[in-house]
Amino acid sequence: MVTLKDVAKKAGVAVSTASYALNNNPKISETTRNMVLTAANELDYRPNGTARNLKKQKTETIGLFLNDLAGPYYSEIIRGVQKVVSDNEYDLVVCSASGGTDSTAYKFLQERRVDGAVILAPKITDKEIYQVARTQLPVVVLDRKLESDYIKYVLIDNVNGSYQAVTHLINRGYKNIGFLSGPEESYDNKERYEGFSRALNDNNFLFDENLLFKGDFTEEEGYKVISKFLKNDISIDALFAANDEMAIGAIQAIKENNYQIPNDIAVVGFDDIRLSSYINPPLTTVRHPKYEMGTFATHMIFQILQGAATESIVLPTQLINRESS
Amino acid sequence: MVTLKDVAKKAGVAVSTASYALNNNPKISETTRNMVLTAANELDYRPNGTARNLKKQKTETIGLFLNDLAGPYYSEIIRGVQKVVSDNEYDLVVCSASGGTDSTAYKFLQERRVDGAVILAPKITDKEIYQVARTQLPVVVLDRKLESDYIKYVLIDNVNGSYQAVTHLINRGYKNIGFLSGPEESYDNKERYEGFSRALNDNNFLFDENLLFKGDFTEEEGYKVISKFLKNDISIDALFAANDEMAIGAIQAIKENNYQIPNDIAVVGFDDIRLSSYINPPLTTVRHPKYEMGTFATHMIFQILQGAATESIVLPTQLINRESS
DNA sequence: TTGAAAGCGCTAACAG
DNA sequence: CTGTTAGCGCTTTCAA
Repeated sequence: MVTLKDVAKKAGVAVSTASYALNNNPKISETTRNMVLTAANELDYRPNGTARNLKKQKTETIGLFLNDLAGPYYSEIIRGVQKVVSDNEYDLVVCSASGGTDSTAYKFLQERRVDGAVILAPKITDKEIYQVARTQLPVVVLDRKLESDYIKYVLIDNVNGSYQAVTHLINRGYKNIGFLSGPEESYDNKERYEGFSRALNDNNFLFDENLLFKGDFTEEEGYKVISKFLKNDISIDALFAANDEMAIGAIQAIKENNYQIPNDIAVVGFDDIRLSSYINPPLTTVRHPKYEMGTFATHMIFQILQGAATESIVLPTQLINRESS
Repeated sequence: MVTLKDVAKKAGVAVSTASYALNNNPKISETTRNMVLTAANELDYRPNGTARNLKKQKTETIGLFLNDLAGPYYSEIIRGVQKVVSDNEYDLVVCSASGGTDSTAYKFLQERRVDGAVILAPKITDKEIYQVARTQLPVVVLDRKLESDYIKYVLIDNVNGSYQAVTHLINRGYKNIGFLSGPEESYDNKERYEGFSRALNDNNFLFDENLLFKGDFTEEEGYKVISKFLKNDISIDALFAANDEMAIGAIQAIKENNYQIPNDIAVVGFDDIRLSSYINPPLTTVRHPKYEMGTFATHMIFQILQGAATESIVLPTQLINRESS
């Protein structure tokens, strides 16, 4: 491995001079700089990032931590984060939090391999986040309501979003509205259920516990749960799913049982993922500003990094009316 | 920041002892180890990954470099890479290559912030890859045919895949088959065009240059190009798109012009992305083993890392018959 | 079984 | 403008 020392030797200067020259420090003369540059070129010198990071005590990279790297849901958020990170001339690495305590996410957070973290990974515990933040690492969470000096959140108005969705169903005359739930621990799921309940309450509907379907945010589970239900029973005329993936699974199940959407059963989802507008029938759903979640969150990281004040925020949602309801 | 030195001082031992203790080195006595562990706990000590990496001259992380982090196309590949990386108890970071020479990708590669690289990012030049490989960093490319001691490739049989797709169209009686092309520089696109041409040739069709439509692998462009074409002309009865995204855009355009798919115009794509089976009509396309691309590529990285022999490979494709043809 | 010390590759005072 | 040098936090050889 060719190091700065080698370059310096070849150029006949001190390492410090070589370092300055390569970093375009103005105190190095044009001639010296050229000598160094030439030497570096000839040796095909590559600075060692690890060494630089250690010395400078920063990495100039922001980490984005996701439960599952492959989730299509994240696309827009990633795009938003990416944008702001590059605007600040930092680097972005995306890491997975799958694998629990010895996941890449934990390592990168604990070992300070990033200067800031955007977290959308329920697998990372609140405790861990608090601990990391105590080492003065700026963190913005997108999947829970957590706050401290170094922790801010960017959330969407889940409650209001589902409140609107359910109110919409009620206004259209649907009477027996089921709730297709995500994992019970999920913050988003809880909030969406909350909005659902409130809408029912405010309209003097009472909720039949039998119409609470337990899913896990996946299409498969949505399909399975609703298929099973429709085998015996068809006491619902509408279904509100806590996310689009499950809604899509449910639609599949409903169609296979030869019910019409939305005539027999209406379906509304949450998230407005790309697929939702392509399926048949196109899915009514609650849209939220994913890209902006990414940009806001990352902005906040840099604010904290610069010691400026920042406020956590909750972003609005919007009901997108399509043909499934 | 609390360092190993602090822990050692608190525990009343030397740094080396503290280091051994924390790394479970058996030559440290139970009692000493406990003292160190307690001290570390009380101080909430976090080892510094950067320092360790520098010392050990390795990072135990593999980098996956993509043109665009947000592309839904990559999901399965990422999953495959992830799997093998964790099986080897390494970490995975995904980086973007957008932004050219000063992208995160370039930095991470050049500065050895990863121990190996899986590349699916046409924006990274061949030259760069060769240079990086000369520093003995194992690289596996998924988007071009490059090879050397430290470079291997995992590709799919693009030529054969599109040959089959086009032959299928011909067998079904379609006569005027258009080609909706991706960017001309794209390796995949070139190969897919090659397969297209061969299939025409082998069936004694001659290709009308007017039926070559230039897209860029995006849905929007596929939509635009085909919309424009259909305004004046309808001299095609089938369209082979170099990827599914463009095929989906084309389908949109065809439907908007009130042509029937596949009766008036058949459409075949390439990739078998998730959306393809959901759209209307479901898209006939060429499937390739994305997950396996990821696992094979990553396996190869570890092979090289261990000094074992590896061979580049080309994976087979499969025609998926749906209702668009 | 433990400790002292060298050094990974780099940056940045400081001195000249 | 350039060189000397300390040291970032850690691992590991060598000596005790």
